Amino acid sequence: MADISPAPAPAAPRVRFAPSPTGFLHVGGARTALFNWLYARHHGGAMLLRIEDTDRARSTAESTRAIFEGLTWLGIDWDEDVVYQAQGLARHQADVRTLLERGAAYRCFCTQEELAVRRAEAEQRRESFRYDRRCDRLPDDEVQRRVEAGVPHVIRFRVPGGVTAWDDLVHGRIEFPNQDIEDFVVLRSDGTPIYNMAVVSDDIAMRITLVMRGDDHVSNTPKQILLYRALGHELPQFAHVPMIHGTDGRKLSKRHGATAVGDYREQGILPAAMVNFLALLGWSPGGDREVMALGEMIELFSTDGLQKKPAIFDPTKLEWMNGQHLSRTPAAELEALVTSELVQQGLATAEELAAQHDWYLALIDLLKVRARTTHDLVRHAVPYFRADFPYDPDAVAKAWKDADRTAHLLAGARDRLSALPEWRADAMEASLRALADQEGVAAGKIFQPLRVALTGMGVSPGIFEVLETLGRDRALVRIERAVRTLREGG
RNA sequence: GGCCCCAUAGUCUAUCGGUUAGGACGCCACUCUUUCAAGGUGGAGAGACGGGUUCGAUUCCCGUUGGGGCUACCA
Repeated sequence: MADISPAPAPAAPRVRFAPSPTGFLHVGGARTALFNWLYARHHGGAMLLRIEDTDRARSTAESTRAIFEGLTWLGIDWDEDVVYQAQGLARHQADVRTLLERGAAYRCFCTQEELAVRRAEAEQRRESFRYDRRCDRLPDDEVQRRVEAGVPHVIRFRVPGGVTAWDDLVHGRIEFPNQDIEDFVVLRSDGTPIYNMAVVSDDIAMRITLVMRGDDHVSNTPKQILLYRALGHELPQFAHVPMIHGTDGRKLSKRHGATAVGDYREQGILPAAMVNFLALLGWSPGGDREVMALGEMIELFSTDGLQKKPAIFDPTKLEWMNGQHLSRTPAAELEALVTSELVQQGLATAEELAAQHDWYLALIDLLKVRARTTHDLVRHAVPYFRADFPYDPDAVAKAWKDADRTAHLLAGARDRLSALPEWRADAMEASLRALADQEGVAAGKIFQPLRVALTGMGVSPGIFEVLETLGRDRALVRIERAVRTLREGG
């Protein structure tokens, strides 16, 4: 058995992300892409993107677009033209021909039906099925005769004896006895290559130096290594990163709810938070680093920090992470996103927002601290844009419990506030606290009903910030309206 | 079934033979306080099990158990 020592890490590594365009960009795929990207950016190498569209039946252009969109949203870019695997067909076939010429592969005429029967029989005998190489024992002239007669056949790789092993960057040495690997098909009877063949052919052509992909590919790796060697090519390094599982510990799938990165975008998650969270599933920079910007992650990324065991996707922690990023992001950077949501909900037009730009940015800064998602933020922004904001029944029930008393207090607040020469927080606070003293109630007994009068909600930023942000006129109208409502209702 | 991988709290993780096993999410208190969030303080909560190796194992080795992945003319 030849020693398979890992190739030394090249000065300018080339990595790739190679999704098949059969759905949306999955969080697992996104994370694999992210790790590759971080690696490339950290080492000053190249990040390539290859669309594995050889399964024509399942591949769609829409899905390819979704992958581009998802990656772009996350801030993951790539360095060269996108490679479409299906376009490499001629090269894939040429590589298979090389295999055949070198005697590393042979033609197999067994039909899928025959194979299915033999597989079933083996199953019944409780034996594991492996192709028995019967076609490899066909005399040359018989093979020739069938080929000339146009008998459909596949090309199988002849797996040599020995052991195939590699030093995985995350797992260390992994070995597979070759006897456990069957003579796998490399070319279908229709002349198209099978996955492992296409991957190796492409990775060679793309001069990939590190193959970093999900753990579900470790059992493909010995086959691919065998192919590299039969083709006479140097091996890349391999790194198999753990899978992402759902809360039930199983491979993440549809029934776990949101699994596409686009789903999280729609839930008001920031790309920076998504990327941060994803990076921390299966990777740790060491120490206690958690909330990080992209640049920090690039700087800190190393395959040494890659985890071996699968991680469970915890949406609650994602939301926390998002809240952290939301709080730390300047309003100006949140603006575009928030604006699009406000416009979409009909709360404001872009022109209106632009006309009161400073006020708008201050509002975002005011609300972002309390929000976990941009949806939270927009929800809390409603009363600043609409006079007919809804009243939260729970908040009303709690804060306006005693209608007469509340009306009295709010009327007092109205009188004092309207008498103020300047609409400033410190003056308003002094004035309302004096009112509380005068009425012999805790200040909160005034603030909370006021909050509901101004926003309809039991939760808001500090009441004086709300008053300032709303402005004198709107605030006084709302207080007056509350007083009237309470008196009429009572 | 066969092959491969994995194993620190409910979850994400630190530890690279010697630690009161650290941090984060979540949870529970307390604090700040006009509400909520954020912040601060504190708390409950972990090395699956059994053997070795060693003066000493979470850490190294073996086994068991458990979990996961792969097992197509899918990718």
